[in-house]
Amino acid sequence: MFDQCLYFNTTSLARQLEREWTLAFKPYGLTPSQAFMLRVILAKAPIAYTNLAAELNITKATCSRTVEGLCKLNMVKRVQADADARSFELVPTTAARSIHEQLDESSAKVTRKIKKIIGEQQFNSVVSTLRSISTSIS
Amino acid sequence: MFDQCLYFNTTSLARQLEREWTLAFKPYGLTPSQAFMLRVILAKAPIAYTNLAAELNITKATCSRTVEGLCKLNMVKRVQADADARSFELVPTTAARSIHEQLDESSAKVTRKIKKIIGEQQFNSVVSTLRSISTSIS
DNA sequence: CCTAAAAATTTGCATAGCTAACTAAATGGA
DNA sequence: TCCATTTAGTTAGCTATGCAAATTTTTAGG
Repeated sequence: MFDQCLYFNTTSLARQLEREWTLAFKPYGLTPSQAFMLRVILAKAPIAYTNLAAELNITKATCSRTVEGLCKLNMVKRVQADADARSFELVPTTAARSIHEQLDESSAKVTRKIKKIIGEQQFNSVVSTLRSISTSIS
Repeated sequence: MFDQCLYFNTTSLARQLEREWTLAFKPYGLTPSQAFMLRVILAKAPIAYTNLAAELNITKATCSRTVEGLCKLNMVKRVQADADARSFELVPTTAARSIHEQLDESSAKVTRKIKKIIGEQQFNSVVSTLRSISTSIS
């Protein structure tokens, strides 16, 4: 019924992709949200909540809770920032660093699979359009 | 960091679109999930849970809860199906029927706005690609 | 110095989604 | 007919996310 609806098709595909990436990160005991956040922290540590939230395009509240989860899993440590006592910096633990490449590779694997199915060109085109819609309406 | 990632860009756009459609349906006291479900019921009543879930691409569990919400809002009534004692048919109330066109129009309005921003051609192309990815990987 | 405004996080409350386990009814053989 | 299987829907428990309000710590002005 909603074949032409951007909202419907985007949210619906998002749910399916959630399933794919859930499987990809399951071996590491991480959900997609946790894994993507950890990948940012691994790449950009030390990073503050505000920047992390911006990078992931989520609210600070959601960011706060996901960080909490990663801390409990011993993947991330909160360090008081020097400059500003209101702020924390997030750094990966050794455990996190040891799976850095595997996390990136697990995600890349799913990407390759989907690229293979729909074709590299269509893949790139749709991703870039999604990004452009996102930017346009924000 | 995830500019080329299908998962990231799809889920991220999904959250933004959620905000747009939330505003669109707010005047009717409905969330996007409720409004889309109600639109299906309005168009296809009487309809059973299983078909409704399939149409919306959600699980039966989610479907069950959303229906519950619509019943509480007096938008939908559950009717015991004649043929099968396990099954219910969902029908819209008079209140729901009275806003049928407005719901469709509210959604169409957001669609027109986004089409105007990104161009009709790109809009149609991305929607059809989303659908094709969805079908391919399911 | 002290007070008010601003910034960073957290917490409370709510929705939506999923999986898995469960109840009840229908169906299909033997 | 009776039992095993399938089907319809519900319920419980978990994650993700958002908004709004509360908290803590700075920073700015008098």
